[in-house]
Amino acid sequence: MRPDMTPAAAAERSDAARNRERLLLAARDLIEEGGVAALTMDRLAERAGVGKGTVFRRFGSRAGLMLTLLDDSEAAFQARFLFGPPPLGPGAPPLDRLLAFGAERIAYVVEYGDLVLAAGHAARGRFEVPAVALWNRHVEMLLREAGFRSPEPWLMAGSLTATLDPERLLHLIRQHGVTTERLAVSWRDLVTRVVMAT
Amino acid sequence: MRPDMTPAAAAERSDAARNRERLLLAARDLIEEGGVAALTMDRLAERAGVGKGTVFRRFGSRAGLMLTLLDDSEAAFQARFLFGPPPLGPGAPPLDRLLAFGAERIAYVVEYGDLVLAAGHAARGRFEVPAVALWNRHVEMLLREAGFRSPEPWLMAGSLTATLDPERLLHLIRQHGVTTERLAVSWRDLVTRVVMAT
DNA sequence: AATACAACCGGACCGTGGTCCGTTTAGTCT
DNA sequence: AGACTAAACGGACCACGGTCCGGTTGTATT
Repeated sequence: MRPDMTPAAAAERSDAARNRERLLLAARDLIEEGGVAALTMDRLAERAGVGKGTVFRRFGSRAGLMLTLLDDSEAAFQARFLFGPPPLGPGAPPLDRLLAFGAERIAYVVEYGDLVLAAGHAARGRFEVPAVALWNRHVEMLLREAGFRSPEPWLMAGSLTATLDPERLLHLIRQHGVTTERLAVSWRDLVTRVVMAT
Repeated sequence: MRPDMTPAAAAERSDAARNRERLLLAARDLIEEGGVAALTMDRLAERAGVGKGTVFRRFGSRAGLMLTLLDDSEAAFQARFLFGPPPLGPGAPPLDRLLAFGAERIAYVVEYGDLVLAAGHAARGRFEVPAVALWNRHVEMLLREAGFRSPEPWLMAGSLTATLDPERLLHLIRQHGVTTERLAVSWRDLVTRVVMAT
C-alpha cells in the first residue's frame, strides 16, 4: 500500500478511479439528454466505454448508482440539518426545526424527483438505506426535545417520515396538482398536532 | 349479445372465462408451492397451459395479477369497514372506528405479506390503485366526524394512511421484530394525537 | 527488471416482465 | 348450416437488470 494514502480510503486502483469518473460523467450526460428513464445500465456501460460488469462492480445495482448520484446533495442536506444555521440546524426550538426539516425534505424531493424515485427502487427495499435511518433518529431526537412523551418515540418518528415518502409526494404534486406549499402546511399541521398533544 | 347476460359483465367469451379460472388456480398453486417469488409470468402461463400473451391480456401486469388475487379479501375488508359491525363499521364513535381501521389494516398486511408487496410494485405507482383512494376518503370522513378541523383534511388523511404503507410495516416486523401490537399502539398514539388536538 | 498476486475488467449469458401481430375461435346473423 | 367478425389466443421477440468467470492490469515486493 502506498504510504501517503488515507487508511480510510483503503486503496482504490487508479484504473478503477478513472472508470468511476467516466461512469458518473456518462450517467449525468444520459440523464441530461433523456431523463432518468434513459439511463440504462447497458447504455451507461457503452457510453462510458466500459464493460457492464464494471458498472455493477462499482455501484451494485441501478438503485445504488442513483444513490451515488445523489450522494453530494444528500450529504449537503444532512450537513444542513445537523450543523447548519437555524431554523433547520441546531439553535432553533425543536418544533421549528421539525417544520423546517419537512419543508426542506419536500423541496429536496421535488428538486431531484425521478432520481430519488429510482434510488428507492432497491431490491432490498427503500428502508435499508442508511440515510433513512438517520432521518428517523433526527426526527426522534427533535420530538424528544420538543417534550414529546410516548412509549415509542422511534415508531412515531418513523410514522412522521413515512409521510414524506417521495412516491407519495410526487404523486400528489404531479397527479393532483398539489403545491409544495400545501404539502409543507400539511406537514406543519401534522407535526404540531403530534407535538402539542403532549 | 345474449339477452340473458347482465349488462355490467359486458360479454366475456367462454374460453376467456375458462382461461381466467385456470390462471387463477395455477397462480395460487405456484404461490402455495414456492411463495410469491415463485410466481413468474412465464411459469404461470406454462402451468395454466396458456400462452403468455393471454396472461397479460387478462391481468395487464404482474401487479395486476396480484391485485386480482387479493380481490376477494380486499372486497371483504372494504365491506367490513363500510357496512360491518362496530367498532370497524358504522355505529361506533369515529375515533374508535379510526383505531379499528388501522389495527385491521395492519393485520391484513401481515396476513397477505408478500402478495400485498408485489401488488404495490405497479408500473404506474402504488397510489393509483382504487382501493387506496377509497381508504383515504374513508379516513377523511372519519376525521371529519371526529370533529377534525383543518384546511386540508384530505391531505391529512393521506398522511395517516401513508403511515400504514405495507413495505414499512413489513420492514418493521421482519427486520426489527416489531409486533403487530406495537404497530397498532403506535397508530393509536398518532391518530388520537391528531384528532385530540382539534 | 522480474515476479507475484490481488483487484479489476469485459462481455457473454440468464431470467424476468412486457409487447406484438399473425392465427384461431366463439358467438351471431342470415 | 354457412358465413362473418370481433374477441381471444399463443409464443416469438425485446429490453432490461443482474450474474459469472476467464483474461488482464496495476501495484507492491524482491
